[in-house]
Amino acid sequence: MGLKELPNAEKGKVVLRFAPNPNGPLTLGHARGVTINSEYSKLYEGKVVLRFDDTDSKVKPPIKEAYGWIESDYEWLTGKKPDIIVKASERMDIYLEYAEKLLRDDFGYVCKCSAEKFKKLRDDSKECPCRSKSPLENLSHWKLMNDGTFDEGDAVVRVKTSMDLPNPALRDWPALRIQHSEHPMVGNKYKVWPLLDFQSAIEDYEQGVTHIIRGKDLMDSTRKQTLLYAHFGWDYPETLYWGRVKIHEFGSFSTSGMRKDIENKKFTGWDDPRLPTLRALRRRGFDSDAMRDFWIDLGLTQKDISVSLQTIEAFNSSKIDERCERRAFVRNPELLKFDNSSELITSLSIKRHPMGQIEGERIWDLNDKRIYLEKNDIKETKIRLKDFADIRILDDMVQLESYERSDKRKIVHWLPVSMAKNSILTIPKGDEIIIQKGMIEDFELKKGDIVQLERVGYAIIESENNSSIIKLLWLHG
RNA sequence: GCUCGUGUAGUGUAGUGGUCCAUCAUGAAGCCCUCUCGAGGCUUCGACCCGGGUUCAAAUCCCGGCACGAGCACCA
Repeated sequence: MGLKELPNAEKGKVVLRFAPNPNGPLTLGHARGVTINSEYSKLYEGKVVLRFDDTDSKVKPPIKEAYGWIESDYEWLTGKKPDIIVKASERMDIYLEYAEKLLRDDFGYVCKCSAEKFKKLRDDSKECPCRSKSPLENLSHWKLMNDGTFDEGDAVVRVKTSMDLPNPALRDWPALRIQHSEHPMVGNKYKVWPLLDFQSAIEDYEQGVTHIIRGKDLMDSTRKQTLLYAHFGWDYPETLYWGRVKIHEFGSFSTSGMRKDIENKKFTGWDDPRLPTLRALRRRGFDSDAMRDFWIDLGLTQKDISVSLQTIEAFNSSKIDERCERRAFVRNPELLKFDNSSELITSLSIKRHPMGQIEGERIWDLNDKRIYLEKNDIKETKIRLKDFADIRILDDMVQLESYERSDKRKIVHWLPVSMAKNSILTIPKGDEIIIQKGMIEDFELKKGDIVQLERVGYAIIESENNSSIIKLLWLHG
């Protein structure tokens, strides 16, 4: 299907942006913004600005390391670096200058009302007393805000729109407020910080952004910013929206919530496999192309949607299957031995990939006549050992019946003892972690490789190449 | 309360007046193939929120409901 055309887009002249708060790494929710913006940029040979909206050091404080995390998450997902990277915190002088201009132009004022008091006035469409101050007076209060004389909460700068606007959200909206908390990038240099609506508006203009694609929860932002643009005589970028996304298995994505849970040791870190962060998904073996295909397939609509992880997994399987070698993984292994009447060949060779997408074979040594089978599979007495032979089960002994397939009996995976290595499969399930012990086929197990455990599903090898116990992390079925 | 947005199969999505007894993907069920419960192939299931109106003709336009969601933060 693909993405629809962007309105008023000229090839080579499109500038888009993706603006996360660096208060954690990117999540699955951010992936939509990254994908949509980068795909459009590719389509129109445009540019993407990665902008760190780090203007709040109090409610959602930035994490110093997160800037780097986000850059690498972005690069992983799109396969390239953003064209331009800016941090709001290093552009503060520009924002403050525009704020001052706002006051000089009498298009803004320093409001000393409490938030509650202003809310009441606004709901009644009444002007607050601060609104009638002269630019000169505002400028002198502005100075007091910036030099630290005014304390946090003492004053905000508002954009003078109109108190009669039908939409209460747009009435004299707040543009800057005082924060004395230390900022991880610039310390205590600034006392006054812009709010999103102001900072974002100015920066989009400064960067020459032509198209803004954002969540529809920001529709009122567009309206507020359009008012500001009109005052400055600028043209507002084309704006498109997406609706809210939920993934069944994860619920919503709250970076602050995850941060708290990690601090409380509920999760081991940002790459805990239970988390919907990009780094957790990448660690588990999700393919970035599959992830992109998924978001492109959803497209850009304003509908609130709730999709299943299964859909992403289907995209992922189709991307990774052809490069995943097969391995046997016997859960809850039972040791059985061929009886004396069974004459066995001494070695077996099995394809690395059933369709031959991967050249070569796995060689199994069969000199030891003991094998592992899954407890569940030996409930039946006549089964076929996959790629090997039909057998009959007699208590803890097995008897070779035929190498050729002689009937329609069930085909099961198995492992000769000589090829079996202890293994632990970690399966994230909701907030839980399930540990599944088993025997893994000891054949070229390379750290970081994703294998398909036959009849089980995909998993990634997490332990070093010669570990005595192989650690596997579950990807999906 | 005010403002805004969205409503097509279980889940997503295509479709902007006839070519739609509605597309594709995913899902479920079944079959074929394959020495995996994987991959591939095939079949089936399943939807235009409701009510009016305009029109020869409406998923598509208009009006009115209803449902869901969002904004009204000195968060982003």
